[in-house]
Amino acid sequence: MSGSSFAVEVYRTISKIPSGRVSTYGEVAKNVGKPKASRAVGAALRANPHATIVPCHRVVKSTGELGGYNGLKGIARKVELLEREGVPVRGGKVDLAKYLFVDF
DNA sequence: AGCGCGGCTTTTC
DNA sequence: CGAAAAGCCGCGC
Repeated sequence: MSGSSFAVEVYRTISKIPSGRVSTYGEVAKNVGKPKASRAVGAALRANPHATIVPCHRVVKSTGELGGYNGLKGIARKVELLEREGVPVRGGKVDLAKYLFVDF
């Protein structure tokens, strides 16, 4: 199912996240109209049919942790991408207080 | 402050 | 079509 309006909106929302900034699954879920679908967001990203056009690595958990990303193995890649765009990641977490983007 | 449990939605086999 | 897993979140102890 790579055509659900939900997934599409999720990808679109994430694509709006500017470089050097991050967002949370919960925030993205809210923006698509399902504030409790934070988990579904992860599931949709996991399928990620637009891995190249959707910066899914800019999406982290509400606690600031990166979450899973490719089963806890691609996290290292995710961290590098984030730091590379200007988002310092230490201990596998980011400073949501300064880099959290919710102003879609 | 750190750990544990249930709940909500979507995707996949 | 039915059931299980998933890149989670919030509240309670």
